[in-house]
Formats: sequence, structure tokens, C-alpha cells
Amino acid sequence: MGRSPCCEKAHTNKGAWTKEEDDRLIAYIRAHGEGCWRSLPKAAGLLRCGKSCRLRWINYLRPDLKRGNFSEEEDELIIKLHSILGNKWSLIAGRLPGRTDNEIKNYWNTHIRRKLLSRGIDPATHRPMNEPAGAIVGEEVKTISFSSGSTTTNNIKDINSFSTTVIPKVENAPAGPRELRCPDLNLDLCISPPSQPDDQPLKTGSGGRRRSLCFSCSLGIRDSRDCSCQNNWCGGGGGSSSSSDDSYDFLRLKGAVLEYRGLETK
DNA sequence: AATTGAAACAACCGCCTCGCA
DNA sequence: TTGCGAGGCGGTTGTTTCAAT
Repeated sequence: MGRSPCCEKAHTNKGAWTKEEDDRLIAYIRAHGEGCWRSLPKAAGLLRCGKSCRLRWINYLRPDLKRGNFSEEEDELIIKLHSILGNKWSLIAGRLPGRTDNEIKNYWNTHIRRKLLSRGIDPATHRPMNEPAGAIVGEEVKTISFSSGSTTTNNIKDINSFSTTVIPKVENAPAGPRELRCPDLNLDLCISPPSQPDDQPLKTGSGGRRRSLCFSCSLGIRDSRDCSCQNNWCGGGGGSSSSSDDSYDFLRLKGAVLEYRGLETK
């Protein structure tokens, strides 16, 4: 038994969207907002699956999309974020205003992968291709190295001030002594959404099922200048940092590294 | 000018997560 | 507690465009 289809496929269009369909979708969402995607097609007079409508809107019709070529800064930011997050395209997209996860995913597969390969870097691991696998064996280890603090407030420059190496788990690899490639910091960590205060459950706003977290909040970093989701508990919103330290602390990683160092000493 | 292969982009598919009854 | 439905995500495929021959 397979899954039931997400919509009645017998009477739905597939393939490229026409101008008329785009116009209908835009007009409907302008009038009613992003409501229930499942019922939207019928309400908007579209012979499309709700998922298809959502994808079309999010990836191509949303008014805040940037479109156009990626800048060199965006390239490097994507590479850095991918080295931290892996194929979490939606999280990566959250750090690139006006870009969508699908766009970034395609861009990665068509441009950046080749770019890294031409540099002799494995796009999956962000490590030199000719390095022997299994410098660290048997488990996934993330190492993060921070350079001296940047004093700019530019997010993209700031994230360039640190680098990471993600070494994938090697299946069936024999356990052995660790050989850390970066002596600065060894993090046996995984990235996961922060625990929420009990009085602030993750409730969606009108229309959505889940309240989406910005990148900072997803990493569990409070009061970040990078917060764009306006969570009450986060207190961010782009610029409310009252730190007396002039150097901009990107995503509060300076603080985070202290906490992680505490975890690491084992 | 025609053909062909590669690159780029758009869209779909299936699975997972989460909220709700 | 459990099952269902909807939204979201990542992987994959299909189509179009472009450059080389």
C-alpha cells in the first residue's frame, strides 16, 4: 500500500506554470494570504496540487525574491554554511535574504560543487580530495577554528572569520585514536534547534503550522543581532545587541565557543 | 545551419515532522 | 497515546538553453 496522494492528481496540471496560473496564484495570495495550501488551488481556480502552488509561490513568485546571479560573497557564504550545516538548504537559505532553498540547492549542484572540485576540495566533506579518509574514524566530528575577531558588522565577512571541517562518519571503520586536524577546537556536537522555554511553545502564527525560526534561533543563540524571526524569547530582530564589545560577534559564536570548550574537555 | 552534449533551471516525488482530534 | 492530515524539506528528474563542433 502506498501513500495516499497529497491531492487528487487526476485533474491537476503538471509541468511548467503558465503566466495565467502565476497571475491567479499571485492575485489569490495577495487577497487572502498564504492560507491552507491544500484548499488554495480550488479556491484560486487553479488545477494544481497544493504543494505545487506552495513551491511556485515560495521559489518564484514571492515578491521579496532577489533572483539573478550569485555574488562572490554569496558563494563563499554558501560554502561556509554548507560546511557547517551540510545539505540543510532551508537553513542556508535563511542566511541569504531573497534566496530560496531550491535556488541554492541548484546553484550548489551546478556551480559550487564544480568550483570546489576545481580547487581540489571534496564538496561533501570540505576537505582536500587527496587527503586519506578517516583522519578521525568511527564517528562524526566537527572541528571549528576561529581566527582573530573581526570588527566588521557585515555578516558575510564575519562568517568568513571562522572555518569548519565536517568529517563524515566512516561506516565500519575500526575504532582508533583521534587525530584532530584542527587543534583549536574539537567539537563532538550536533546542531539542533534550541530547547524552548516552557512558556513559549512553538506555535505557528496565522496560517502556518510551525513558527519558523531564523538561523540564529535554530542554532540556539539568543539575542542575536542576526535574529530575523522576532521570537520573543530571542529578543533579536537585527540590531538590538547591547554588547559593549565593538567586535561583532557573529551569531554569538564567541560565546558559543566558550560553552563548547567546556563540553569538549573530556 | 544542424547536431549534440553539457549546463542550468524548474518542478515533482516521497519522506519526515508536527499539530490536532 | 495514537493516527491522520498538512506543511516542509531534500533528492531527483525533466525540460530548456547554450556552446562547441
